[in-house]
Amino acid sequence: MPRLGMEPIRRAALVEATIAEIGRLGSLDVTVGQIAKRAGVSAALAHHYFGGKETLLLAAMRHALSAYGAEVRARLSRAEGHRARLEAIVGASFSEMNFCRDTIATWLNLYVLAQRSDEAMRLLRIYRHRMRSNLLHELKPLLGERTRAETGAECVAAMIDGIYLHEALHEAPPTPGAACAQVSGYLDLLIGDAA
Amino acid sequence: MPRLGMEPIRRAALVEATIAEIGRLGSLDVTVGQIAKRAGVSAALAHHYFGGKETLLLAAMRHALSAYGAEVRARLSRAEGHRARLEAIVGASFSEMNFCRDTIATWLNLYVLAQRSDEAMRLLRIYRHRMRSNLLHELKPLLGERTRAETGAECVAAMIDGIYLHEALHEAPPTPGAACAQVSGYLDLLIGDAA
DNA sequence: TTTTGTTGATTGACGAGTCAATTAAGAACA
DNA sequence: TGTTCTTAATTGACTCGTCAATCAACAAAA
Repeated sequence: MPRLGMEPIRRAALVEATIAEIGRLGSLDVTVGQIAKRAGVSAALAHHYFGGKETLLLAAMRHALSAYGAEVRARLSRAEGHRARLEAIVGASFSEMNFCRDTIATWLNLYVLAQRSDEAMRLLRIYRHRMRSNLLHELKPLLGERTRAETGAECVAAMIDGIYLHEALHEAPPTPGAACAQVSGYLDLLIGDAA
Repeated sequence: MPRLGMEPIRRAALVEATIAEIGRLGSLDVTVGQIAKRAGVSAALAHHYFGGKETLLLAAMRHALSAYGAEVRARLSRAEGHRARLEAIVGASFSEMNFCRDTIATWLNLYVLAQRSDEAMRLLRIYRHRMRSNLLHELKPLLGERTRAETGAECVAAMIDGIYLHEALHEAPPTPGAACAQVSGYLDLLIGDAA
């Protein structure tokens, strides 16, 4: 039943199926067969479009990263004032979407993959750079001093990652609200201190 | 060449070989064969002593956790004063040992494994509990207020994990000194604020 | 000779990637 | 309108390799 123009549809389906399978197993030990089955196509088709498993995995990670990026942008566009924009970034990082099983698994495995895949490391670097740059942009006016803002951005970014890790790997369900509050408290210290 | 009393020696060798292999590959896709070869025994022996791959992997993680715990205790025993003891905990977390390839890989894969293995999650919980408890013990006298100290411990722990992640997954070699300094800066804010 | 340590050989299962073949959508054309 | 050609879409079957786990057997102490 070859309808034309299926390529983008299949690619998207396969990428989503990949993320779902990573979430189901919690690791990258997913088989192309399982992914393809979930996407409703044959394993051969996955190879046809992506060339190999590695490419497919990376495409899935890129997709997750880009979804997160979109969330950040959406929230930023709705926020007024430096402090509110900082909270927007934090809020996006602890959004419901980010705490769903699939997303958590994707992130954790991106870390693991970054150890051996240059492309995964590149993705991670891009994510971090954007995060740092977003934070810095709002912190600079609030903190005045340049180096202070840079260190601050670095530390806020680290705290976000750390808290995310903590909330994501917990028997109890994650509490995005508490996570935001903790970062907020740190921001208070950071900013209040400069005033 | 069966000498007696080999069991503990073999177990240790296998555990160390497991960590080394995890470090080499960066993931848990290590084969029992590779591990056994590195330990200088047959794959069958690994099964003989550990029963299966999963158990061996978990033993390796437990070993890494316990090495870290020993480092913390060693540094704590040499530190005088609350602040110095806090720095000791931080220093142990960013020790050279913790930034070697093998250790990084073991940690990252513990996170991944914790998603699906109750035992891995248990290990993680133990590590976190000890960290939080250690931090709290020193922060309480410095911060006075109880809830303040608890939140503080939580946040310092998160920042340590976040910075570790950042330093560990970086093209450039890690800079433990900078990592310590960042946490130290946060401690200054936290403590200075209470005075 | 019983226990402890040890292995080679084997098995059974599974998975990535390849390939030749099939289907049908649309284009060109008479 | 019907015919033929081209090409995207798609798959089943196959190859080749790998790996965890098992087992039967052997070596050396005690």
